[in-house]
Amino acid sequence: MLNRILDASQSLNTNLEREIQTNILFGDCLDKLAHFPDHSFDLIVTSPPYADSRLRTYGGIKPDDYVEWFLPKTQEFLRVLKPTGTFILNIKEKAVEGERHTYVLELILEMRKQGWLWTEEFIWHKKNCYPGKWPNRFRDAWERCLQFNKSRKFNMYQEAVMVPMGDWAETRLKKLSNTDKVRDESKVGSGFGKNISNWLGREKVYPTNVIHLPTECGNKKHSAAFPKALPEWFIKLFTQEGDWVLDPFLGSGTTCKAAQGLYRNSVGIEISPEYYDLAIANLEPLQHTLFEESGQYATR
Amino acid sequence: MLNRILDASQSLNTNLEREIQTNILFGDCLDKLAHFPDHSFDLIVTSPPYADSRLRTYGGIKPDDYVEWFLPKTQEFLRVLKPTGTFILNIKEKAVEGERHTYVLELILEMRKQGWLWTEEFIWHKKNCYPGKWPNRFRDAWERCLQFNKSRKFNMYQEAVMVPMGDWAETRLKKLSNTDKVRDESKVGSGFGKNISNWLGREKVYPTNVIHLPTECGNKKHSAAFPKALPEWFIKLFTQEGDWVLDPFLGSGTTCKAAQGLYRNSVGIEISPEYYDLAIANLEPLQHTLFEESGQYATR
DNA sequence: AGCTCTTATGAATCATTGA
DNA sequence: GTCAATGATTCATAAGAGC
Repeated sequence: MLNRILDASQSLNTNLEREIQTNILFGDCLDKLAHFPDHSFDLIVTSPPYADSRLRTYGGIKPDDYVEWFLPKTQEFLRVLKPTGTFILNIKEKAVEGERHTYVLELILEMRKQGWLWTEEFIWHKKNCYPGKWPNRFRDAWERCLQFNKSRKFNMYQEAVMVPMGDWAETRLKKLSNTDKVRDESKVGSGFGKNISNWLGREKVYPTNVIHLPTECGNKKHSAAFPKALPEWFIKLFTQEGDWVLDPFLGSGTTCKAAQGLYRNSVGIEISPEYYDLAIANLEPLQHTLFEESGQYATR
Repeated sequence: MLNRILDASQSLNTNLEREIQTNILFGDCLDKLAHFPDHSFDLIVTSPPYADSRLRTYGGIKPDDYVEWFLPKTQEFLRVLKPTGTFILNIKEKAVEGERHTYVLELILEMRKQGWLWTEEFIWHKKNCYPGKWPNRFRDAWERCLQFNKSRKFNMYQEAVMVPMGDWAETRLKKLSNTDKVRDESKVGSGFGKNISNWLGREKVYPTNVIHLPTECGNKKHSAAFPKALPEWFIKLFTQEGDWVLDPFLGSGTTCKAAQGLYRNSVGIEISPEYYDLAIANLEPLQHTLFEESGQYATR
């Protein structure tokens, strides 16, 4: 069992009441994951070092070598992920010599050869991307969140990430339009009427595959690769309380902190001593966010 | 010269005062472009039929055959584009058997082998995307606008698409965040402080690579693949008045109408008789939009 | 004119049925 | 079997009507 494996590792913040574990491991994710059995995790969500980024900590993988460097790891992720699980990969290609590099495209194609299904590509729209000006391009305000699965039947809890309805609701739901009625009447007894009645009580709608979140720009010394709300969104969407979440490139600990706050067990692996220490520090003290308190997501 | 080639074709709305031409050609773009010399166009902006779409008019290219179908055309686009020109390709992959298809990724890789530079990927955020609910995915609210170039030195007129300062200005610039102050002070004399002071007097800022536009869904009988504001944005960004714009998959004529309104010469090619007639009809009567009147773009 | 309210519909996707 | 056609689901926008 996972508990036995994790006994010897640094295990933080065990919440006895709910029996939630948050485990931070120090080392290379390939080495550490070797000790985990198949089908250990419900969700893998991570933001790996982009090519040529985090030079000091990761040695700066060259863009041309990125796919070759990453593929053994995705192979191992495939093994430890449950058949109903999901892998969310937050990544963006660098601009190299005036061009977008193609390593992300190649990675997707190669991962499909490993057996991954490329289910979806979410766009993280960074509402407050960093200012700057270049003669040949605008500021980069988005990143990819690639969704991979092992099977077409995976767990998804859409209700957990619903967003408030727009002004739209106030105007339209007061009185149904003829179109909606006609669309309904054309199919006798179809479910549309029922759904309308569902809408009347609703205040929230399902989101799209564009996620609007600001980047975190606080005073923290070490900024996270992504804001906590991003892993939170995917953790809510693809796991339930008590499920297991993995971040093999933990960085400053954002994913584990998000998982902990949502009462999910988590394992985070970090190869850099500095980031490892930071992740440990960030998880102290124990802080739980009630599920009901969790942040609302902007619709635009 | 282009004028000679276009003499025999249907040429609409010649604005004698400014000598702007808007030419709609009927046929396959590969055939029609063969009559154009190298380096004819400053901008190619188009939304080709997506795989399996527009079944009646285009015969429905199968996703697996899409790249093979498209590559001869991009080869010809490369020839007729000026060295300083830009090719904007609006495209999105379909979901096929629960997965995103990979034809767009493969297309980018193959086009680079033809000699194209993949300069940038803009995201068109469709604010009013198609409704629907499925167990395994959310509504698709974005499309790719891929930017390709022949050279790293291409024409770009960033000032033409500046957007009004949004909430961003109000929240961030009124009171500089501690981060900015710290950052500024940490680099004595670096450019950041100067830039801030520049912004304080400004009313407009450069946009990002995320474009927020609703799809057109009025009461019109024939809708365009993309809203007119989308080609307008790229025409302003990559051409000047009097330049030449090409849309090899014109559809209902949106690109030519946008070019005409902005006093750019344009050539549109359409293979479907119905869409060809529609494009001709849509360009009558002549309607010019003053440059100053041109639409403002949402910042979110 | 400006406002509210009504109405149509959009490069969608999945499950099911029919050829 | 494979493949094509149909049905079910659902949100944000703009045009148009009415005041």
